[in-house]
Amino acid sequence: MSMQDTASSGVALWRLVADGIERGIADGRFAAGDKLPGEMEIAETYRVNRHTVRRALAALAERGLVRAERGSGTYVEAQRLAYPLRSRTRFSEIVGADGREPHGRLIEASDDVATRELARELGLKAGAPLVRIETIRLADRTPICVSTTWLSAELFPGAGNVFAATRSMTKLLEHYGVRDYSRGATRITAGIVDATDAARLDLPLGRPILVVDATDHDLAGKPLVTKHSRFAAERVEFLVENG
Amino acid sequence: MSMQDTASSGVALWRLVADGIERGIADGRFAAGDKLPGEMEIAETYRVNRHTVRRALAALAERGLVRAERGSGTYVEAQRLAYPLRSRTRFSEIVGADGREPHGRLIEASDDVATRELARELGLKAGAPLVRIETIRLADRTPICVSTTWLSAELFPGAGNVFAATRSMTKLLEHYGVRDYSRGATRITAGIVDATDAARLDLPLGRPILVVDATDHDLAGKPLVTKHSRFAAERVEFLVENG
DNA sequence: CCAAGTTGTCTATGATACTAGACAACTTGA
DNA sequence: TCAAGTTGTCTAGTATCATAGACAACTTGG
Repeated sequence: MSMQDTASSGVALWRLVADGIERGIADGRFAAGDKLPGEMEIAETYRVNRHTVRRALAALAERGLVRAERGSGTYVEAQRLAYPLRSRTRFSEIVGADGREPHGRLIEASDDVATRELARELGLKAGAPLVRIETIRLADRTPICVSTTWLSAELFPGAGNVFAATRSMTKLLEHYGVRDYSRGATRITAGIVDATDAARLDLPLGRPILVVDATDHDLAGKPLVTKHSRFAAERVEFLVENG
Repeated sequence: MSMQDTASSGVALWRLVADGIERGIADGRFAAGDKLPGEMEIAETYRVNRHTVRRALAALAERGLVRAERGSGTYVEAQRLAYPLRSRTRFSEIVGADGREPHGRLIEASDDVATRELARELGLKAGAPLVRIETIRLADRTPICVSTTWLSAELFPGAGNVFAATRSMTKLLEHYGVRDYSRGATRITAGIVDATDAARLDLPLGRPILVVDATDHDLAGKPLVTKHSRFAAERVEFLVENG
């Protein structure tokens, strides 16, 4: 045995232990401020060497989820942002409601051409010129999500510059005469963060992300913009209210 | 360097490559039936040894996502189950609409007591007696999700046995005189599968899961049952339609 | 048939993960 | 003060990960 879990999943043992503890923090088994079990006890419950536990705790400590106190124990400090999935809720409102300060930043804006997928979402032809806008959103100083937004370059000429100036998708659309719009079907799935997003989200490689795809339409149902967002799963919790 | 990514995330290199390719399959860069780039080419794009790529492909092949053909290439075969998040859609309908055959199984039913969290969800007092029902759902023979369901043992005496007999939560509630009910707010987040769920979902350790928490209420708004479900992220895609 | 390109299999080597044991440094409570 | 329990830091040894190179087996297109 020694290294790796029995199935050899490609995930280091210490990582599994770290994930297990993090899960415990996320679902409330260990509340903020709580003292974790001793390293020896954790080692026994996971059937693992104490050094492996220490490595797991070190990883969690580096991310600020726990804090070790010599001679005393290891303590929890963490919590997730509640993120309602509604048609007209703004990121800034959600973060503000959590008592934290929202920030947004433009990473990059560039020209692009529509793939078959994008063309279908936006009601265009494959190969149609698009503007691609890459943004990141933060709560206090913690990155929450990165988004890639596509718009038709013909319907919204110079959209990249307008967004850079206004820093708001709503204002950008207003600039082109779109008064009101609503969100269509939203698709949610999960995956593992890639290297680029990991760097932007300040997330270690291999962490889970929530992937959200959505297209906004005007009141006549015509597609305006389509978005592909990646959320740091450990920092948010989506709330869906359906009726 | 040699092993591990620069940040040493606890995830093996071959696993990162495998995830990268899987991501490509999931988001449509590689469609079902497509031929993947050659092992050498993949090795170059990921800056990795060909043997590492081979290991990644072997892992994907074992999960049935790709199929290698000697002398020719490696080909894709995969797709996700589209899973609408609505108030009254049954799992069996969703799976049936996908042209696959739904199955459900009772893993375990046992007595439990309410934690503070569960009590709050169900409108009970902490320590109140509960029935805990553990179930698994499959499409064809592929496990899609495992769910833990809690009900008040006082409001629904013998619920475990009733469920074992009916195999349906709707029928169980009918048995106790509940004619209609609706789903309240649904909370979605993501995480990494633990050992127990991994075995049940036939999923390698370290894979991402979608975690869904929801409470069903009767028409008067009184909480009936609360559920904690874990979906194999690579096998589903949630669809949220909000308006 | 042949050449180019593909996957399959072997050997070998260095770096890293995990285990194991021992002891130091520190905190807490009796 | 002292004992028990905690985290911090060493030393090793074994298994696995990752790289490197070479060649076999097979498919495809000219």
